[in-house]
Amino acid sequence: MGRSPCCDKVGLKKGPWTPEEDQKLLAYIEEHGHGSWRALPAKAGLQRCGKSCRLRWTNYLRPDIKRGKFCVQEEQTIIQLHALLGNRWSAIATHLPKRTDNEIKNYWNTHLKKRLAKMGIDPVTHKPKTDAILSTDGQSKNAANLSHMAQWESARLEAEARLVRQSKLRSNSFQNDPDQFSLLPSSPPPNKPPSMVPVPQGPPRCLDILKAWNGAWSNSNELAAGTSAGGPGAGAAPVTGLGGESPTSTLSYSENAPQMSSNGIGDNSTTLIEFVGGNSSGSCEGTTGNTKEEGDQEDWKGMNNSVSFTSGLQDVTWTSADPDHRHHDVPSGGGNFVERFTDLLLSSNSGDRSFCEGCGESDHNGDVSGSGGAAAGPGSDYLEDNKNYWNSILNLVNSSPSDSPMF
DNA sequence: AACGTTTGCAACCGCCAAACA
DNA sequence: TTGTTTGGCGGTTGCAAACGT
Repeated sequence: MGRSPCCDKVGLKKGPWTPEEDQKLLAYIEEHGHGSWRALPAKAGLQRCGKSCRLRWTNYLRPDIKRGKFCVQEEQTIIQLHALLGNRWSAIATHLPKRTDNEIKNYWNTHLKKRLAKMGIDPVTHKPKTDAILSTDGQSKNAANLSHMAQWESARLEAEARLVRQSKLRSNSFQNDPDQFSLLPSSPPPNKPPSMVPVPQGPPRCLDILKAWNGAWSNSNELAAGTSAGGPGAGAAPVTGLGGESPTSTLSYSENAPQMSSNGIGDNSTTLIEFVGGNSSGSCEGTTGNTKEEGDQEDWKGMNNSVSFTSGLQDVTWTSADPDHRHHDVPSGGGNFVERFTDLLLSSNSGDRSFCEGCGESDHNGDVSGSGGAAAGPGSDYLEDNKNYWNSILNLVNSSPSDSPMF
């Protein structure tokens, strides 16, 4: 049966909190911890339901909350993480420790989503919405788009693997260091990791992009010898066999590629995602079928990723393999990634930017206004910007340290 | 100045999954 | 094993402030 509403009792107050209520809640939690939220209101003398108290505490009263405008760097992080994780605000919030998921969600909905849309980027998929005007060849367009999706999917899977691993790691560290909870006397027990979407265990997932790829081509082409290519990949859609059928580009995963999200990172191996125009081949092998689990988190530190992208329209290889630049808050990468991304981000927006006291970022607005943004530029600019956009997302993954709260 | 519209944000709602009895 | 409780999450709403006409 379904549960009864938590606020079914009559007489419970709803709506905005008064300063007096805030004071009561704050005083009670500081003294006793929140304990059972359901029981808290009565003990604290509040005519509120426990759920309302919890929300008020976590979203507003908690002492470790940073309020005010988001700085550019925070915006970047949100966008990048959203590209990787979607609307998993709590997971995103773990990467912005002083921001609440609710605040991030609001900021996304009111600011960032619109800004991306302005840039011609679908805020849901983080894919360009204006491909149609850039290519007269629909298949070419699709291939390029799928290439982006492949990068995205790879990065996302990697991030999720890290996410789970880190949550477990944190769980262990919390057990060893319960003082971390001193602010919240009765916070969730140390052995309770942050709530995160679990990454499926067992056979690694096949890249969704490969399924999409299959779907895109299976209508017109008979897939040859593809049914067994997935190996232990749990129903992985085979890609092998597409060879030569794509007019412009292909997915070509080295055997290391699937390991990026599942195995084999630890030996400083280079993970390679390669998109080679002209010939289609690919695999979605699950390799050993082992999802990386706890105990090998150190593996990520030595990860050395190289992403090659080659298509009919683009031919570039970029690498983010500098382990010395894996700072917690500052995504790094080849060249001045932050500036490039920021320029890209801001070029479509003339809105207010804020100085970030926390990270010391000055206003990045510069003189980029009026450029019309990435989507408005000529095709080559558009592609370059789009490439940078995805590059930045990949860099975020690559640059996030293993001790990041996110990864 | 008055009115209508848009924006930003706090709070609520319903669902889900883990914990518990 | 099953049903219930609880906490957490993401989506949505309501309202006040800001803005435009």
